[in-house]
Amino acid sequence: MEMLGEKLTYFADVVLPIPVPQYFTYRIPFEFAEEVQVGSRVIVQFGRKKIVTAIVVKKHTNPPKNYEAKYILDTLDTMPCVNPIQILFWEWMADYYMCSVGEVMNAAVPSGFKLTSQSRIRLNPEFDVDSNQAQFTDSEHNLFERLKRTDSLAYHEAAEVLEVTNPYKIIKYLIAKKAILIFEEIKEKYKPKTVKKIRLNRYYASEEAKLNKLLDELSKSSKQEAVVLKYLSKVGASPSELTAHTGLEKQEFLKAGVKISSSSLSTLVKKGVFEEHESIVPRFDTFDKDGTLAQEINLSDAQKNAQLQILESFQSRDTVLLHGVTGSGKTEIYITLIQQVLSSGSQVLLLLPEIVLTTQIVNRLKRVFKDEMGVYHSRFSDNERVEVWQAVKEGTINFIVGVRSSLFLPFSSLGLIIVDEEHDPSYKQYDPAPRYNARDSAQVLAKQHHAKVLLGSATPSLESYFLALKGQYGLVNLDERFGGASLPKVNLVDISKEKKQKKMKGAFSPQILNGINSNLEANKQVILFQNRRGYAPYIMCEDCGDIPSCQNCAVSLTYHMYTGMLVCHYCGFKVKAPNKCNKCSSSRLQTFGLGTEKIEDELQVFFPDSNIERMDLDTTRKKHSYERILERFSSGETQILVGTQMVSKGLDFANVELVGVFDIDRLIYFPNFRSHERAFQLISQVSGRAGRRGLNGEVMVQTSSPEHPLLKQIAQHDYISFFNREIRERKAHNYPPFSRLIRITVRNTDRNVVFDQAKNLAATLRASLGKHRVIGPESPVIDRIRSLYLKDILLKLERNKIDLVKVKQLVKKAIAETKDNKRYSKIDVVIDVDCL
DNA sequence: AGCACGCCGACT
DNA sequence: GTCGGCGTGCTC
Repeated sequence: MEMLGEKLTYFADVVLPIPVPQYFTYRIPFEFAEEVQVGSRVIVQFGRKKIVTAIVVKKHTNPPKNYEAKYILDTLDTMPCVNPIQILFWEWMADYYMCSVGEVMNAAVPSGFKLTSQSRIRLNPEFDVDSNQAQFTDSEHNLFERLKRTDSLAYHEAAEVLEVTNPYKIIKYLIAKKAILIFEEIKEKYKPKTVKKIRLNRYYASEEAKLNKLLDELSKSSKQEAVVLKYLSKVGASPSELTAHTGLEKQEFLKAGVKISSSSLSTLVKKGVFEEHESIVPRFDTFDKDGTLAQEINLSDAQKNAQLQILESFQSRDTVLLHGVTGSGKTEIYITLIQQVLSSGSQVLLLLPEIVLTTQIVNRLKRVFKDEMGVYHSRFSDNERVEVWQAVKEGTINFIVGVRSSLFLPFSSLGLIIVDEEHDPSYKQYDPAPRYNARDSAQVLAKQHHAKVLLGSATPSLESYFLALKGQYGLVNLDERFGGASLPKVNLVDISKEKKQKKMKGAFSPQILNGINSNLEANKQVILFQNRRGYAPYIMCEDCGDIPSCQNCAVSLTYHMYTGMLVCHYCGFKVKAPNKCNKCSSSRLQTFGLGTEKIEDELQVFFPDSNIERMDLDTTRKKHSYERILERFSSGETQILVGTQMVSKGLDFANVELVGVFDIDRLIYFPNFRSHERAFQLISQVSGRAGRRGLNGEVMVQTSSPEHPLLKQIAQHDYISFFNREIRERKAHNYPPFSRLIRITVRNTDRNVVFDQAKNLAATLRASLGKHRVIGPESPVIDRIRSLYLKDILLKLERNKIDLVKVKQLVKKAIAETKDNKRYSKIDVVIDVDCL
């Protein structure tokens, strides 16, 4: 509706990186009227002085009615950084998971794209120190002196210096006295990675005569001559090659082949024979072109069949569940599907749980897809993420393998999303918001792209299998292991019996020791699984019964033998392990319970000649330690691998025939309605590591309750019976998939506030939703974490009867009302939709 | 989330 | 009185 010759004023509704549930409207300056579009990043002033990056979600010409919009200060993109589908996806996510779009943006966009300013203070250079300093108070003086030594301080740093919670007043006084200044520091953003390169000066490169003359001159200095000769041999000596060449990486040039000194090179640079320059290089690995050739993918008949069924199901369904036993070769099916979708010109996303992403599967895929494939990982630096993002946006990479957050990459035309290990709990983000489930969100994203979703698992979640049986998802079974391998034999070892007969040796039953022994003798490898890191989950004084516990959380401290520390696994609190009881000074301290360190430790005693390695969070902290452990296991250098969940997924070693499982009872009896499902999934997964290429896989499960029906089903690899029994339980107690759960957690440092407010909130919710839909408040298993007391209220909402939108409104209203109750104001309420 | 402001109690 | 703690409201 633009009038002829009239300039319209445009406004932009923007998302800001803050948890407020609204957009903010800014005025677009005329000079940016074209440039600023939906999806552009813009710089705006927010509040009195904060400078933040915002993303435009709407461009319009309606001036806001109740306030004067501020101007957008600057733009960061000539092309939008985020596409309209992404914005729709963000809005859906914020709405569904009950958080702000700003919080979704924070999770979605690599922080390299965002700049936010922070107020900092520094000395005022104009301040006359001598005449005025006498008038300072002590605190002012402290801060002032500190600023003489440090360039500048953020508010929170000033607070630390002053040992106060709120430094604002002191800062204000110093400003009034003109002693210091406030300025806004904008945090660094993305910087491309560069390498130093060298290149022969054009003067010499262009003509052979000049080059010869140069060599002649240099023959006096053999070292310098050698440098030039080496360069020529690397690049090719003809003038045309030389001038066209962009040069060589300095470091590589120096290191490779004939030895030359860097000082001779720098002399030549000074003389102007060589030029140095910087060149931008990508951070993500480019595929080594000389590396292993791609293997042909040859599908077995069962795989081909499954693949056809998947394609057929996609005709009528958006989502298909591929239920394939461990080792059935789901990856090959994925590969052929991915190739088909890519060749049709669409993009593909393969989601994997974090742990699996570091294993062989990525290398396998890399060999097939080479530079077509990008990896998106939480171990990546922010700069690396920015580069993957840009590659997706520009269409140079159309296939991404990544963790849950890769859902947020700027796809423009997804054709297929594969969620492997669909049941894996790590697809759900716990903290902070958005508390989204990537498997479920993938289906929404796929719908927005008109793409298909393939869920893959050997042990599907109850939800997915239920929907597949109902016909809402397609269902394809693959129940044959690849290459004719059979599923491992699962033996239950009754340790309560062994304990009574005093036959246990530490954590080990005689059966498992024999098993390990005979495998080692046959040159086979062993994987032992214990889902708990550290040496022992607690220590106790044998005289007074005291158990050291965390000062911030309601848990005992875990003893770590290798570091000699007691560690809290919830907040990270650490103390040196005492040798005397803190309460009664007795030296009779005992460790209790079982962790991976203890298994490793005891095992070394039983098998002193074997190499044993442990793989858990503690041994894989460093960037490549994970790969190294797996390399040593793969090469046979290590014979026994002890580990947590990390050993349960994605590992594919031909020589492993025995897997041992400890402490499964703890998993089964964990007080959560999903504990059986979890136990079944975890044990099936880890069992799947045994006998992947042969017929002799064996799993030994140590348990005190060998009669438990769940263990029987695990032993028989009987997913269907497990499913049928479990689904009856869920139905009887109205748990998912028959209901939806929303968990509301009330947090505060004051125990009574939490108790009262949680009770109030629950009462309000009961009044509007009905008694039977509101459970609690109940204390969670660990009812204090990081010095915050916790109470949970659980909403159980019948799947088909309840209008979710309405419920969410009621929840928001109830929370607002509770917070309005001025008696206690500052409670923190966390909402987790579809909590696990 | 910050930041700014204003109210309140404790102490020179 | 003044200083610092602490709660509250607002940001286009």
